[in-house]
Parts: sequence; structure tokens; C-alpha cells
Amino acid sequence: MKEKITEASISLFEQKGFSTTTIQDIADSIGATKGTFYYYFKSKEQLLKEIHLEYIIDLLKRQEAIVNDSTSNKEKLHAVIEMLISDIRKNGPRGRVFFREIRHLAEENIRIIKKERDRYRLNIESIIRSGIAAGEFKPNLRSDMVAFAVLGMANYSYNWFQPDGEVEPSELAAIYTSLVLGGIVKENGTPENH
Amino acid sequence: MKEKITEASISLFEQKGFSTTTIQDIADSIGATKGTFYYYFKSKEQLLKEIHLEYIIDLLKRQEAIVNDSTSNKEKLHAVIEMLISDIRKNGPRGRVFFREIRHLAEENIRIIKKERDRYRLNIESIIRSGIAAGEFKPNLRSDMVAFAVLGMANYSYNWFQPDGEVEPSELAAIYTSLVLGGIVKENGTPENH
Amino acid sequence: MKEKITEASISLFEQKGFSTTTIQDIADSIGATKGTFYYYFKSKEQLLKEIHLEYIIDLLKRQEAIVNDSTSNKEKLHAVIEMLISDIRKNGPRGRVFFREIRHLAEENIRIIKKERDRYRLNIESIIRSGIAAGEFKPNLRSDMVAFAVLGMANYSYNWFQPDGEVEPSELAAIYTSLVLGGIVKENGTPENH
Amino acid sequence: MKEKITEASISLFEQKGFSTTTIQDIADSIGATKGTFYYYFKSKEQLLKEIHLEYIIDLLKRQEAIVNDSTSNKEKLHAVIEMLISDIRKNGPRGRVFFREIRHLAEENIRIIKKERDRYRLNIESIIRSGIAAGEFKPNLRSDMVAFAVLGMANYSYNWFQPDGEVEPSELAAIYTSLVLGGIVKENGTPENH
DNA sequence: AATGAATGAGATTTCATTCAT
DNA sequence: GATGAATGAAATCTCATTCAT
Repeated sequence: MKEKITEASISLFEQKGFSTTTIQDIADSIGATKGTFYYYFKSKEQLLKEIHLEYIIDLLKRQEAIVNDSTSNKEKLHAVIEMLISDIRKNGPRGRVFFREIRHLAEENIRIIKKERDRYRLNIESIIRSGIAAGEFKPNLRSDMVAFAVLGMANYSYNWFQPDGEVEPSELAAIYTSLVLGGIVKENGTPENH
Repeated sequence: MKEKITEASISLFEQKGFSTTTIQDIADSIGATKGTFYYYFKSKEQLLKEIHLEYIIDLLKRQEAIVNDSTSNKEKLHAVIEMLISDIRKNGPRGRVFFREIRHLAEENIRIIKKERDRYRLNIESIIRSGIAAGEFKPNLRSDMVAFAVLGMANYSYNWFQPDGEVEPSELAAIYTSLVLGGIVKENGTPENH
Repeated sequence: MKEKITEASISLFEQKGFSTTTIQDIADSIGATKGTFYYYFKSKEQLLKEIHLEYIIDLLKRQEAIVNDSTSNKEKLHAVIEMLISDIRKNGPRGRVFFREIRHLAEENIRIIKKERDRYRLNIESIIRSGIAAGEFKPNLRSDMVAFAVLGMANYSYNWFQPDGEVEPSELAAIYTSLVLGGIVKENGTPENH
Repeated sequence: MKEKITEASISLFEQKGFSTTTIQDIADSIGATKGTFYYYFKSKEQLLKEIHLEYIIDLLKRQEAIVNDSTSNKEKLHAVIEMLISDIRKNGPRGRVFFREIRHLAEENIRIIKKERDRYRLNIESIIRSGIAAGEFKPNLRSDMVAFAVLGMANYSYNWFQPDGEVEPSELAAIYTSLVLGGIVKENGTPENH
């Protein structure tokens, strides 16, 4: 039941936004009563917090599994992008709620979540830095800004990408990886993208 | 006074979000009363609509000036990115409200704004397409996905970039343009980007 | 267990008041669940009723034992005051709940309790009346008002008297009896207060 | 209107108790809406606080006027008792709310009110002490306990005394003063009280 | 004897909006 | 132009109570 409430809430938060979704909406959407909601959650905010925590913790775990892999930094970057994008099919709504509604958490919970989110970003930055050190990437990159660029690109796809549309998630991941690695300029002798 | 209300509202919407900001908050923040607000605006939503319209119309106008320039597509892309990022200093808050709060407009207004926003995106897509046709960019690019990538990257900077920090807006624009044009991979014989 | 619930409830009702204390509070305070509460009590009000009844019935029984004693009316009055005050140590919380929360009983139960409470008061009044008739007390006293005065004095002590403080209950009872019997004015030839 | 709300609330709080009285009850009883209530009061508790403060501040002011009079301590005591009792006609309900509902204030407000209430009591104690020093009262009295006794007696009258009944307020005040000053015991040579 | 899940009714509070002045 | 009073609809949350197990 708690699961059911959470799923229904994610779906509603995604469609209408957190503050526009009422407890009544949530209760109605699963055929229960408001009382039931409060039996499982202390408050609306606590529900949001749980949604955020579950999301980022799972994402971090999977990301760190990739980072700890022994492949090249190019491959790591590809894998991280692919993970984010192919996650849209299963976790798109949860992701969108995560990106959009953090503001509605209490100060303290915002801090907790932001720390994890920063860790996620710093892991990407660290792939870039390792790649520079290993001679895989250009020497004078601002690894922090590149990390932000990758995140912006990938996160934004949650707002428009249709995983069941014409382009497959893995295709989009390939396109984005290629863009980040090799850019878009046509050059003589440019090797095929990966 | 209408101007004053708008500015105060943008600042509050940015900090607390549209639905969490009350008319009372707005009135308080300019030392007026709620009645005054309703003298200048029909409703809270109408204010939000005006904020959105002013923002996107201005942005579009400036973007289309760039697109109609006779420079190369590389340069157009650079100019578009630079415009977005250097706008953060002056219009950061307005931009953030634009990106985040569109959901709170009425259906019909959402449609109106989305049309303009799409036009903005399609203009970028069209730069990519022209560049491909002109042989400036790689031939097999998905211009739509590239446009989304550029937008994601640039828009996301509204969430973290400090225009008065260590990196100048034009620097960040250069870094991002370079990334999009030439990627991050170090290659023999790769010419310096721009 | 019923006993345990009652004791815990008295303590909570005393601290937080009847309507502010929840069944959950009661259950928590004895490490049980709300279901358990309802196994032993039909409702929150029934619990309050039992608390009231037990209290007043016991008090009445003890009071009437005193009244039926063959001692003087002065002594009876002293004994009644002493009983009330020395009861604070053991039954202070119950007494405070009794005095404060009667309003939350159902009409009918209020009537029942008030009848007993009145009987308690009328017994005091009757001591005064007997004392007047016996020439122990002043002839023109309003025995009803004197009874109210004694009750007010004694009951109020439930709100401030610390039985484990500097003054012993029997001392306070002596002070109050002396006050009621002989007043506070210094007079020539006034005998020492008992 | 604020006045109207306050009066209506006092009457309801007296009849049903603070926590059992709803904002809806209050609004209904003056033919207004809940919104109106919240236009004038921040919360239910703030209303209660204002009721408490107004009551005790007014009472203290009047009491201290009496205490600063140049009359004898006997007369002061009489005047204080008379003031309390004759106040029942006009302020009975407010007084009952004051005595019963303090618990529902927030910790901090309880502290504020209790300080004033204590001052009221200490003023009575101080009359007793002065009377002892002046040789008006018996030398070995516990002035603190006597003050509590007077307060208990007088306050309790708020619970039963009908100012429009057979006994006049000033009569009751005389009876109580006489009781406190001279007691109830019939003695040879005891002069008439007052 | 005890519990955990569920509920329904209602309580406090918030807030966009209206309107007479 | 501007305001203060008032409102009504709705939102979050509470809680006594029931009931199947």
C-alpha cells in the first residue's frame, strides 16, 4: 500500500507538480482515503523526501558501480550517460519529480539531497579528470564545467525524450556520447564516432 | 508600480516557487496591499503569463537577430550560446522562473508559450541543419537531438553558474561552444577549437 | 492492564488535558496499541467517566465515615479538610483531572457525577449546620457559603500544594482548619489555635 | 468586529471549553465566516492569549490600586475579595475561561501569564504580611498559605456563585471577609466581625 | 488478548479574489 | 490609484473508532 501510494504520487507530482497535487488527489487515485495516506506518511513532505532519497541513492549506487569498473574513461562516460537516459523508460517520472520538486523539501532535507546530488556530479567530474590525466581527454578542459554540461544535456532529455519513440535510448546515449567526445565539426581525418 | 510588482514577484517566484508565493508575500515585499496587486493584474496567473511572454519574446527577438546574421553557422551557434549565458547576469531569476514555473499557467497559455519556446529550439536546430548542408558540421548528425543537447547544457547553467564568480560568462560560452564543436577527446592533429 | 491504562491516562490527562490527549498518546505511554485500548474501554469518554466515578465514590465513602463519627463538628471539619489535603500525595493527579475535566463527560454522566459531588458538598454544609445547632459555630452563618469556601480553599490546594515540599499535608490541614475556625485577626484573649 | 469575535469566543469557551470550541462555532455565532476570524487573529491560540492578557492586566491594575490605598490591611483584604466577587457579574465568563484554559496556551505564553498571576497572589500575600507586621493579624500566620486560601475561596465562587441570585456579590464578599478575619467559631466576647 | 490497517468526519489554517470606499 | 475588510473554497492534517485477523 505504501508502495502504491508512492507510485501514484510520483505520477501525480509529475503531471501537476507537488504543491498542486493534493492528498485528496493521491487518495482518490488509489481508491483510498486521506486517513490511509497519513497512516503511511507523516506528511506530504515526508513522502517527497522518500521519493528523492530512493531515487538518488539508487542512481548513485549504479553510477558508482560504473565508476569502479576497470574500463577506459571514455567508456565510463558513455556508460554513465547511457544509464541516465535508459533510465527514463522506467524512472522518467521519478526523475522529473526529482529534478523539479526538490524546492519543496524542508531546508534540512534539501541539504541532505543536495549532498548526494553533488556527489553524483563530482563522480562525473572525476571521470573527466582521470581521462585528462590518462591522456584520453584534452589537457586544458575545465572538468567541472564539462561535468555540468554532461548533466545538463542528460537531465534535459528527461523533459523531451520519448523512450518509446523513433529513437532508442541507447541510440540517444550514443549520439550524446559522440557529441561530448568528438563534437559536431566535420574535419578531415575525423575518425568515425566510437 | 506594475514594473515594481513584476520585479518583486520574479524574485519571490525564484526563491519560493510560484505556488508557494502568496499575493500577500508580493504585496509585503513592495510595501503595498493585496488590493493594489489586483488593481494592476487580473490574477496571479496573468502575472506569471506576462513574465513568461516578456521573457521568451525578448529572447526570440535577440536570437533571430543572430540567426539572420550573415556569419558562419559555427559563429551563429557560438553567439546563441553566448547570448543565453551572458543573459544570466541580468535575467537569471526571470530565466529560472521561465524554466520552472510554466506548469502553473493555464492550459491555453502553456500552449502559447510552448509554441514560442519550440520556435526558439527549432531556430537552433536550423543552425545545425544549415551547418550540415554547408559542410561545416558532420553529415550524419541528428540536428534535433543536437539542438536539445545545446539547450540542455545552456539552460542547466541557469541553475549553477555564478556570473560574478571566477569564470566569466563569455568564458563559459567559449568552453561550451568548444565542447559542442570539437568534443573533449584529445586527438593527433586536432586543431585548436575556435 | 486496564489499571495500567487508567493510571497512564490520568497522568496524561493531568499534564495535557483530556481533549489534547490522544488514544495514541495513551497507547504509546504503556507500550501498547490503540486496539488494546478499545479492548478495555468502549470509548475515551467511558474511561474518563470511570476515573471520575472511582474518585468521587471513594472520597464520599471516606467522607461519610468521618461524618458518622461521634466526634465534635470542629473535629469533623478538621478531619474532612485533612482527608482532602493528605489525599494530594496519592491522588493529586486524579483529583486534578476530576476537578478540571468533568466538562468532557456526556450530559448524562455529568449529571451523575455532579449529584455525587453535590452530596460531598452538602455533607460539609451539614457539618456546619450541626455545629451551629450545637452552639459550636456562630449562629448566623450561611452554612452553604461556608461549605463552598471550605471546598474552594481545599480544592485549590490541588493546584499549588507540594506534599513533598517544606510543609506537610497535616500541617496545611491544621493551618486551614485554624483559619476557618478562628480567622486571622489578632484579638485579646483569642485562644491559641487548637 | 474583533471585539465581537472575542466576546463570542469567551462565551463559547466558557460553555464548551477551548479545545471543544471550533473556529466554525465562533464564526457561526456571530454570523461571519472562518476567513473573517483569521483576518483578525493569527490563530486560535492567539485569541486565547489576548483573552488571558486583557483579563489579568485589568485585574492587576485594579488590585494594585487597592493595595496602594492608605486604608487598613483588613480593609484592603475586604476590598480585594469584593473586587473579585463583584467582578463575576461582568467578567464571570472571562474569569472562568482564565482559570480553566491557561493550559492551552503555548509554553511561552503560559510563562508570561503565570508571572502576572503570581504577582496577583503575591500582592495578597503582602497584605497579609503587612497586617501581621502592623499587629492587625495573628503573628504566626503563614502568609503564603493564607493567600492561597483566600484565592481558592474567591476563585471557586466563579464556579457556583450566581450574582443575580438571592445573595448579592457584596454580601458574599462580606461573608467571606468575615470568615477569613474572624473564623466561624462562636466564642464568648468575640466582637461582631467587621 | 492484542494488533495493524483503514476510515470518515471534522479541525485548523491558507489564500486568491472581490468590493465598497 | 489604493486599501482594508470580508469571504469561500480548499488544503493539510488529526484522531476516535472499527474490524478482520
